[in-house]
Amino acid sequence: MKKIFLKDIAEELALSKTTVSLVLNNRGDENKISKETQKRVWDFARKKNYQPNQMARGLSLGKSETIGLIVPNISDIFYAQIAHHVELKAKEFGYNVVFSSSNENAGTEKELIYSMLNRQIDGLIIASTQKNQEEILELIEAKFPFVLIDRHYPEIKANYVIVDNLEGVKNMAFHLVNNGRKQIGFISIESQLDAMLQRRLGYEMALQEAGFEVNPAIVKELDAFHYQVEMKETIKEMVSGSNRVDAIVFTTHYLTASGLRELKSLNVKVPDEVAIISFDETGAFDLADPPITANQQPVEDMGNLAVEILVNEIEKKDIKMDNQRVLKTRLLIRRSCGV
Amino acid sequence: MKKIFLKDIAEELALSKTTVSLVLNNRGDENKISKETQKRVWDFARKKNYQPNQMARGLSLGKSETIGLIVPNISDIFYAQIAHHVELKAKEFGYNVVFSSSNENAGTEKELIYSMLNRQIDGLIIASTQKNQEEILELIEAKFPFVLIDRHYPEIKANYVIVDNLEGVKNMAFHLVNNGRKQIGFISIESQLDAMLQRRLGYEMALQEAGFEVNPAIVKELDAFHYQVEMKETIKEMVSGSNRVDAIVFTTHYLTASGLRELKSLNVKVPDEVAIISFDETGAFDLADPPITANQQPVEDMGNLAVEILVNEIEKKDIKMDNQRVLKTRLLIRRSCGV
DNA sequence: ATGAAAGCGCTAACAG
DNA sequence: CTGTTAGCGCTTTCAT
Repeated sequence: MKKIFLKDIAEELALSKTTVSLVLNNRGDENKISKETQKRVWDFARKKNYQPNQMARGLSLGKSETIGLIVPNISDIFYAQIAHHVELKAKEFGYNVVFSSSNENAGTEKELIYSMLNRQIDGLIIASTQKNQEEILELIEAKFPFVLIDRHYPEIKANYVIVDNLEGVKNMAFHLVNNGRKQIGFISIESQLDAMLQRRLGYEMALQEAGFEVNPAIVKELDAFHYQVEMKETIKEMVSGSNRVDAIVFTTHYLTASGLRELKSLNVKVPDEVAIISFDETGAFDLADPPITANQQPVEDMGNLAVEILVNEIEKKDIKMDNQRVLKTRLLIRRSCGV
Repeated sequence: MKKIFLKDIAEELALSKTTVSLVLNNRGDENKISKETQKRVWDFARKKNYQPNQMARGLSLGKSETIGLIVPNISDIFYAQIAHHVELKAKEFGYNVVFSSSNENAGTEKELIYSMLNRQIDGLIIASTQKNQEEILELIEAKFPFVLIDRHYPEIKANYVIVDNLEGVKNMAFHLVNNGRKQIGFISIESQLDAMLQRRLGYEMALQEAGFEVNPAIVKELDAFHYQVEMKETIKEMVSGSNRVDAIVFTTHYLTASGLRELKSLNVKVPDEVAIISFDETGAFDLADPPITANQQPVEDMGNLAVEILVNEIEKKDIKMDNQRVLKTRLLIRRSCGV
């Protein structure tokens, strides 16, 4: 692994760096460099296992063939899958990907955006905290290619790939209604994310369309960091007293898991006493007791689409920010809402 | 987001690039640059939101304050968690992380290693396919800082952070024995990974120590890509016929999930008829029916330690490849092995 | 206390 | 067909 440079191979072959560079970038023919020379260059480069220094290359070219991915938390299986598919698709197009987690922190996300730009990435995919309007607007103004994924800024006209949260939750709620549930609770996370607003809206619309009233006493939004403790109380309230519930809509997989844990610890029978339904799922929801009916997000499509849109934006330089895709979710009916 | 460069700020302030550079790298005092000048530089830089071009910086410095992480598959919750903790710890030390998935493919991994080196990363953390001996040896020879995680090369003296697979599986098997199981099956993945060899060894040793014979008919290693179909047959065999089993050790979380699915579809009672136990776990194993007893890996410690070792190696340049840590796993006893 | 100039490794006009 | 030369933006040695 003796490091070898362009210069070395030029000297060794008694050629100029230009010639070598041209050949190695597959511009030999177009620059009429003799087949002979090309072959010598390639052979030598391969023999010595020449690897161009990407920083030098990037600096010179002003680009890096790399796209950046910013997610709230890579250890959340949802984002991990997004990352996986983004990576695979990006590789198809010849791009590397650099990822980072914002940990749902706006400041971190902002830093990350800048830090990625300074690394000369060619484009950005962001599952945003939705609290960096200003930076997003700057990206647009600078005509920097990016696409929002999973979360978008409703007020901003930008590329995005999201999911139909409203319809998704409506379907979930209807499913409960159709199974004869009357007192449908709602447990979400306290958040200004549009996705979460939509989910709540979907719940409310579905109830109204079904002719039910929305009872604020059984609509809860838990603190993102203390949801586990709050869940304990919330579930306790919901399964006893005057506002007793016969079904609960959970808006994230971890809320569902946490909620089910509490229900079990209170010995509440699911689905007999309380049906539960989850937006999004995690690994073993089909093995849970009972198997959990969940609204599945099309992670693979989301990742693929985001990359396609981004690469398109990067490569044909006329950037028009209007590739806005809203994908459908899919209800996986298992047994947690009754049979 | 008007891009601003070092030169710009030097010109604007009527200083040289040197001075500005020095100040911005906190070397002002040491180079006796007047407080006054330092303040002007900082103020201006901040006002204009100056961000150094990391490629230029990296090229010049020969390093990038970035560490690379190569995992088999980022969408596996285990590696996603490792990535998460690596990222957090790296940030503490002021390093960024660039990750990529090898998809368990040796060729891809090899490319990734080179590609990362060309990006001037300062160090590498690898959960290796364990099929790139040569490259690993090259890294050592080149004195390039790296640490293996989760999987190591037993023949190579290098830094690593792994888990005591042998003891882990022994404990699992003993747990089964202690619960009165007599016919303990073993389902693993066909693999040359030392981790997998150790897990098998642990199983065999435990049985022997417990005075049982190892019955090859109930020791199965499934193909990594077709394990789901093979699982179907395997489980069917194991719960019927003359080699009927009363317990199964699974060596990965996805095997456990898959196995449990099959057991359920055959209406086998777990744990009454067959106990199951899992090496490693995934999200909702505690919610499964029955809750699955699993041997948990210390992902957080693994990630943290790997970064600590790596950064230490990077920063004090005398590289000695012998930071070898073997962490203990922890058995989470739930109900899939009986009460 | 500050500046000039060279150099990191690569690409790309422009010349021949 | 190939070479010369001038950058890309930053760091750093050596002067002053």
